[in-house]
Amino acid sequence: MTIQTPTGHTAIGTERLSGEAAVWSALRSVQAQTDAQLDRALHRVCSIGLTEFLALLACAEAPDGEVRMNELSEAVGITQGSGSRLVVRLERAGLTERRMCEYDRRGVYTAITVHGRNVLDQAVPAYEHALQQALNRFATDERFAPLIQSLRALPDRQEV
Amino acid sequence: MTIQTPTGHTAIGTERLSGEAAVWSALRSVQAQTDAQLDRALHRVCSIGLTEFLALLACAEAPDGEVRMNELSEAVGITQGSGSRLVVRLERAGLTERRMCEYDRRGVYTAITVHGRNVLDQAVPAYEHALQQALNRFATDERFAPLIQSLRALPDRQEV
DNA sequence: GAAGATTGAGAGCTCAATCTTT
DNA sequence: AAAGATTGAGCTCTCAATCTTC
Repeated sequence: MTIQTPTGHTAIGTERLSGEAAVWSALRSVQAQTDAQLDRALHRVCSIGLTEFLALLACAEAPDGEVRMNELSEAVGITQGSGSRLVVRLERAGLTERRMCEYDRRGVYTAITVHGRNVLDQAVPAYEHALQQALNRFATDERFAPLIQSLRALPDRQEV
Repeated sequence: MTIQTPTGHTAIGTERLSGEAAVWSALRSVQAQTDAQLDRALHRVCSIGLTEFLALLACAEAPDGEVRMNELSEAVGITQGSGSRLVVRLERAGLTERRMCEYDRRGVYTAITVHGRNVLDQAVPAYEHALQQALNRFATDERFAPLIQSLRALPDRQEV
């Protein structure tokens, strides 16, 4: 993925923007920095980026470990074109393989390989750990503490 | 900026990820889609991207309407190198101008122009409106409703 | 040598065009 | 004609190297 915002970045827009827009600004900041840290952690631990991680996760959670191209792109949050190239990268790394769809010959499945599952098994704890670290860091920053608090309160209140 | 996630994208990771990580996944989805909509709205209304908007905002909120390169990059959430190129684009569009720093000749100020302020005055309401629209859309989606609710509750509880 | 800004190389993304299959 | 996947062109970003000034 190779993500933005390496610099610690303070939210802007508190003067000219409404309260909600200012919260959004803060959220963008937290989001970008955190995802950048997740990306780096994944690269460090298993040499994949955040996009690749999300793609593997989508495959692993699907029946038979396979997902169609358009579903994959949607799950990861990129366009069809980007999805196509993402799968090329994954295949080149031996993490997934292509399978043709029997009933609709336009369709292509991307299936996670055994190696892909092994990498994912390493990646998930690394991801979780890095996420906790990032959120903890923001939780001690008074500008972001309320935001983090309310995020952390969510999973207890309801399944998302 | 030219932002990701044009496709409506459902959060993944609900099986293999912890509750907090799943919330994070949902948040990433909301964040990416919303920023993409903000970016498109800004382009439509005043032909600037989200990055340019944030840069103009940072200038406008600073004393004398000027900000140093490194501050600008940090405020927008990009690296120094990207900031340098961003300012080139802004200058080319007549939205900002460079000023040398008198006391530290390494430093360069980026100052918002009159035209830049005019554009920003158009951009702010467009941004606010697009943000409300995007949040409203997510608020009616049961997967994201609790997330949006807790975001919207924030500015009332405390200044961020 | 360190700090601020710029530049070159490379990665990933978007959009639009294309090709195949339905 | 429409849908799924890929490819070409272009943009913005990162990282690392460089240049200037402190």
